[in-house]
Amino acid sequence: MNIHLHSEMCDCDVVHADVVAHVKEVMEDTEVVYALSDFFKVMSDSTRMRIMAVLDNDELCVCDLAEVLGMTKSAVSHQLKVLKDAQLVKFRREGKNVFYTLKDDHVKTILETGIEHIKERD
Amino acid sequence: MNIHLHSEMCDCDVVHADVVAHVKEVMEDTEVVYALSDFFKVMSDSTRMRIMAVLDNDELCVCDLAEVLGMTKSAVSHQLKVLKDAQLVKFRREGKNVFYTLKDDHVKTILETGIEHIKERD
DNA sequence: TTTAAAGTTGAACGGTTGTTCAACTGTTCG
DNA sequence: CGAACAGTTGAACAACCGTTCAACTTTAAA
Repeated sequence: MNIHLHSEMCDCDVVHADVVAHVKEVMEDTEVVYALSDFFKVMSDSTRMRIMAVLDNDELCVCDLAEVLGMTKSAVSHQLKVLKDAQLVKFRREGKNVFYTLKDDHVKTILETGIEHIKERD
Repeated sequence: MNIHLHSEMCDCDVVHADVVAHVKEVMEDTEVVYALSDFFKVMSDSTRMRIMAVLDNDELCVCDLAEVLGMTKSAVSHQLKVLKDAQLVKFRREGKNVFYTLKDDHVKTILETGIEHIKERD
């Protein structure tokens, strides 16, 4: 995740003090902004995004995911853990298999809205 | 950006051939999924997200952005270029200053929807 | 034209991160 | 039990990427 530290250093004079003051007043809470970039970071990897795209339609076990994505089970499992920790997927064990799906409709909506956005832009 | 290549290697038998076949049929076009992860990648950095959060309310020059974020102009300028290339911000020159704003209402909506999502989850 | 400030850019350093590999756990079946 | 398969995990390597630094361009004012 992002390292949420930054120095106070700045190499310029304040050109528009009034605007700066206004921004500091009305700007979104810093913690929310950091949480948002962390949230996007989880979906910024193509492997994780492909996993989510697959799970948007079906419930799959790790082995099937590895087959569909052309990757090793290990690589897929590592990324499933990241998605799990971010609460983007859930799973259930059935015998030797562990089946994964998207966490809920909210996640489904975010994914599908993103897909729509990409398709609509030039 | 993501390297959109992957080997066809897979270290498992196909456990559920019917599911795998169905996924390959109905799954979102691969290029769209890759474009989506690239899109999220731009917003996955906390500095770029903070810049966007600032520009959500006001129009700022690079110098003011550096002041608000506590960073050097150089660092801010580098990230503004990434945002510009991704068509998330636009700019206008006025004398010695270059003022930046969010590109359009679509970008504004995506940002604000994300903020809403973060605030609503536990 | 010279000076100063705003902004951009390229190279390089250092931290981050995804994949690989090997070892491990857990479950089923003989 | 023990073999086989599904899945997880930690370490390590390599690639990626954000910041720094220095040099540069551009614009305005003297």
